[in-house]
Amino acid sequence: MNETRRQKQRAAVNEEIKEVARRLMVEQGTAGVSLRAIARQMDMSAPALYHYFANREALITALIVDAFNALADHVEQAREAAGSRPLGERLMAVLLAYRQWALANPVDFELIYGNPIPGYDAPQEVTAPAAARGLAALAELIAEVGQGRGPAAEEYQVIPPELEPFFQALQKREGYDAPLLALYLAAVAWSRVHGILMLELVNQLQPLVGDGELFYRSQVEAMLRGMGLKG
Amino acid sequence: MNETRRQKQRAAVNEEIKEVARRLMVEQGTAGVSLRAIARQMDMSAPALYHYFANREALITALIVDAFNALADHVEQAREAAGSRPLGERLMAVLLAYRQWALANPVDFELIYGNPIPGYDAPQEVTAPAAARGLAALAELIAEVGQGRGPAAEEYQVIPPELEPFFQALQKREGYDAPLLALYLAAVAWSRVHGILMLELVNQLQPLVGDGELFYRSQVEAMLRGMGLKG
DNA sequence: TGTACATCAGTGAACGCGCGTTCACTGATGTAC
DNA sequence: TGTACATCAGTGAACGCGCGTTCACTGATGTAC
Repeated sequence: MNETRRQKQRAAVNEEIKEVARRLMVEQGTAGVSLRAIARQMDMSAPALYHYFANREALITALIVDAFNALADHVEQAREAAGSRPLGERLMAVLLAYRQWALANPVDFELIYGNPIPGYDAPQEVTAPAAARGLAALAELIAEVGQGRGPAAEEYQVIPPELEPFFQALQKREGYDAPLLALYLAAVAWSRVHGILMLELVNQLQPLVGDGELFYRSQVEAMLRGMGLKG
Repeated sequence: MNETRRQKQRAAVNEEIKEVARRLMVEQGTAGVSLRAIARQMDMSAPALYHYFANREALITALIVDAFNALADHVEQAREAAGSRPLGERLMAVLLAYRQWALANPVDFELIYGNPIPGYDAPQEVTAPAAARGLAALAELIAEVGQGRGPAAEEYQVIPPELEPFFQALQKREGYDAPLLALYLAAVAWSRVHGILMLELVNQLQPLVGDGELFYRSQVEAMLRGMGLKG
């Protein structure tokens, strides 16, 4: 009983540290994660943090894993909320959710998809599984793509032959049961929305196309229509 | 005469400072630009740097402007080297040059298109013109797109109506004489290659598609074919 | 239920470090007559 | 051509700051009998 109370307290403080770190990252940038600054914000001494994280690296790793998971959660939730609507709509919902999360949490997005933090090396064993989850919702949706597609533009009808071996390897490695073409289209879709998003996040897109959301939406729609998934 | 010697010396040191800064960024990340570290590398005292740059901000701004210009130079050079080959090939050359420069200079690329540096605010008046140059080569090529296109996929035949006002504004503001559709296609192409590139640079693409270059190439080819520019 | 003991969150002082920037200065380079 | 003067690149000392991490410690919380 009492033990539980201490554990709860511990978990709460652990969470608070990460929250404060995220808040500070918004102001200082991802490279600015500082144990002393966090402690100051929390009215604690800096050494106390070492009871929660082995060192600064460990904290950053935790933040990265959290970010990957939060993004994946958000995307999966959007997919579930789209329920049994037509595939095209569900894909749309998922891709919009990706953007929405990125804009709502730009610093976490930077943390996982932006510049590496100087002096920090992400331990792949810890990070990679969480990163893979980010693709899960998309990949699973895409498993349905094989069935019931409308007419697709030539660009999306076949996987480029030179890429086939890689997607075959991916399929085998991850145990996906989606058809190869579906995996390929997922990768294409992801890289495209990501490009728009990154440019928007660093304010390089707006001078060009004015409204980031409108451009994003129109690109996704055009792409899904091209892929024969929009009916 | 002698005056020239001093000026030359000055310009050389100025250049060296930036070179050392770039070299250090490779090791420390873009956020790690440090005047003291640069001075140390150069066997100078740190205060001496203040004869060349007003402060750290000014140095970073110079690095950013240089990076934009170097990228633009590289892309323009590729375009000129492609001479009078068919439009599709010239576009291919330009888009490949974009990737090539980014991979050869990942830190400079991060500097202009990655996370903002904490505590640094880019002065848009200085930065924007250089940034715009980056698009120049593409935009100019695209001015030719109107003529002699092959059959294009539906996705690329018209500019989405909701985006038209923005591209009209862009056309007017920048004084481009390319047709609206061409400007739109340029923006589309840019955002797409940028997405692939960013994922590749943070090593998130490779686990998915194995070979970044192959994927990039195949995507650009498919896109140009779709746009009816590949003949 | 009370008591002795173990656990462990949190503390303040200290270590050695790096940072941007200022200041008053020296001494070489360049200019004007 | 030589001399007096102005310019200005570069110096070392110092300012006040923040950082991650260690250490020996205190005192509250939880455990075992």
